[in-house]
Amino acid sequence: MTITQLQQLLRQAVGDAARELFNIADLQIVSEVPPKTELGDLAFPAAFELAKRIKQSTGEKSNPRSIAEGLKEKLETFDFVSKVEVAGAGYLNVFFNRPRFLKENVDAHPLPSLSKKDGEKFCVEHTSVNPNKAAHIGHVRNSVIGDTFVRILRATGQRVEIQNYIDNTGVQVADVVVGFVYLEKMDLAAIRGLDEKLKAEGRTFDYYCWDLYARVGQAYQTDDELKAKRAEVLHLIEAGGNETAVLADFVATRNVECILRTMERFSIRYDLLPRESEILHLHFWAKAFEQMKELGVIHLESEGKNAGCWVMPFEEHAGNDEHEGDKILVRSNGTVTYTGKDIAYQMWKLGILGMDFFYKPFFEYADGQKVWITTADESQHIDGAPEFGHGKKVYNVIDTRQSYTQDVVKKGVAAIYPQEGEAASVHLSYEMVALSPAAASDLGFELSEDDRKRSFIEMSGRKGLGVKADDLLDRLEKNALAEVESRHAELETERKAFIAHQLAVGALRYFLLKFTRNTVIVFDFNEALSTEGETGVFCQYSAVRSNSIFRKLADGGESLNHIRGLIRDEEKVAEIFNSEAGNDVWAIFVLAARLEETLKQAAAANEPAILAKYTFQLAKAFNFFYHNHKILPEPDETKRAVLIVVADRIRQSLTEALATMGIEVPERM
RNA sequence: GGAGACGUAGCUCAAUGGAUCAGAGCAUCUCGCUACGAACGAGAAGGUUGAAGGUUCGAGUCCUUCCGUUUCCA
Repeated sequence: MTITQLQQLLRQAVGDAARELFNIADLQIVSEVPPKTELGDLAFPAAFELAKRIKQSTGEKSNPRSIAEGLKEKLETFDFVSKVEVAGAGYLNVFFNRPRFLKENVDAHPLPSLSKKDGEKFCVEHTSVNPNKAAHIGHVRNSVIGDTFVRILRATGQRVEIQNYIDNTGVQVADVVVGFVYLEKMDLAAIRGLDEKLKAEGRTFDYYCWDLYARVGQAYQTDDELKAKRAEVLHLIEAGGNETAVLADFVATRNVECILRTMERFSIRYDLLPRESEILHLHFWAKAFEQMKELGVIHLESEGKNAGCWVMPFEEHAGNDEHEGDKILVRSNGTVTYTGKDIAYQMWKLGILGMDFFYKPFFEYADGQKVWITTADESQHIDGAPEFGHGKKVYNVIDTRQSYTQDVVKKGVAAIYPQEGEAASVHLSYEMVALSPAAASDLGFELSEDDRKRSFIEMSGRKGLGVKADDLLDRLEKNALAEVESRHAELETERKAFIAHQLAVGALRYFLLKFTRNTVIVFDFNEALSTEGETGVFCQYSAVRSNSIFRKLADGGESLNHIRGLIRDEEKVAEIFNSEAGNDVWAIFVLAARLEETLKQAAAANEPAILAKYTFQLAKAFNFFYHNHKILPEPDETKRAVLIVVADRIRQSLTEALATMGIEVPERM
């Protein structure tokens, strides 16, 4: 009986009791964690809600406390419940039977659903960096949120496909191509040569493009002729089948490879790279257009300023002329808008478009895992390719500035697909990572008068303003290595470097996850580089120390299984838990047992920060426990066994919680 | 001009409408390593949750109006 199962049982029981005693059937029963262990292990505020409902239906005021008293009796009969109390204004507080609960959970896996593969299939799209430059820290926020969310879904038993959308035919790629062709006067052969040269010098193609992109942006401001080239190049790239398009494809592909390598450093991987070029060349839009016309969710405007346009009516957005532009899917000149294309693509993700890409392998990770990429060429298609798309639900990790567009896409798709409706498309939005004016000038950027007064400055690829992901990770690894060096000089060089890498990833991933999604992160070097306080390194440190207890135990020839057998005496264990110090031990054990529940909460709220906060809380709780109890030297055999079993449970939950955030526990640190 | 987000300790952030004191981290000031690891812990100090109304058993959280910051659309 895990805490989640027990919770479900009790919730059911409260619901049954409400129906039986008050004839209220559709009550949503919620449970809470009481603020202190002294107030119990699980709380139900159901009596408040019942009082409200009784007042609504009968007009009579009733006392939540007396309602709670009625419910209380129904819960006391449960096996794992030692007592139930009515507290405060009408809370129903449940206390678990501590020895029984400990005994039952002593060797339970903290995430029982992790190995299940029978859940619904979801698609998560994240990263989606324009393939014209290196990734900066803002892109990493996207990827880390997305990757962590994938891990959370998987930990709760779902099947997840990870997509990284590649906009290889957009203006951003066109800009870099303009730079190569018109500023650098390079053709494809010359760019290939440059790529080889960079490799030989230990430099990377995406960094080169980063600088070139910024130069193009600057040149546009004074050179109108160059700016005119942009539209021309963009048109050629979109059309395909010409020299410029081939050159652009090389540039985009090299950048994608670089970005994949960068993300792999953060333990972030993908299943599929769907490309914009195939959405265009396979005419996804035409297929969607056909369906929409048939279903009548779109119509040809015959009069007004949108005459000749195909538009989709949105009730929620009606009544404001300025916003009508977003409802236009096909302009009067016959070209399709971005919204139109996005709707077609979203339909593919949900498996309702009625057509598919062709697929070929693109990249292979060191362990053999493959990343697939889309192709428009049927002859390149590999027959054994997995089935992509067909998500029951689709999560798009895209920053909050795209909220309006995402909303239009969601509503558009829902009109075509009323069976699942708006719930099938989730915009996992997050705020940007910005720079403080101080951080921007630290990076060597000249700031305007106005910029200096701002509370933060947006990173901009176009301006070359940003903290590059690899640079920051390099810096974190270097700092961590110095620390490892000073603490464990005896280790081999490679092992030290590996530990430093694990710590650097832990620091950065945690840093990006501890903020809730709609908080703007104003990037601060000191904060991001810190390894003290609320950091990933802090959590890793707790896990490493907990592991060292068990290393000592094994060195002494003791088996954990034998120790687990020493807690069978329920009376003795109850006595230990009921002492003042034992109460704290119990509180920590329960906290560790709440990992699964926390993940469900994080998944339901689409909020990975909930997991980060929990992990930190657990690490802190372990430190408290560790400082207050001498575990291995404890003379009383039963108490020692209880302490060891609790420590084991904490380290397992802590390790799994960190793993779900993509953070590893080093062997030493 | 229209739509959204945000405003909580000196700073950076938490807090499914719930409990007695609105919690963490950083910074500041004390204190603790011959211990299962101090990248740690204990303690002190720090708040009219931007303002004013409203809803109810109960509001940092919901509603209205202001003020401020910010993003998107035009």
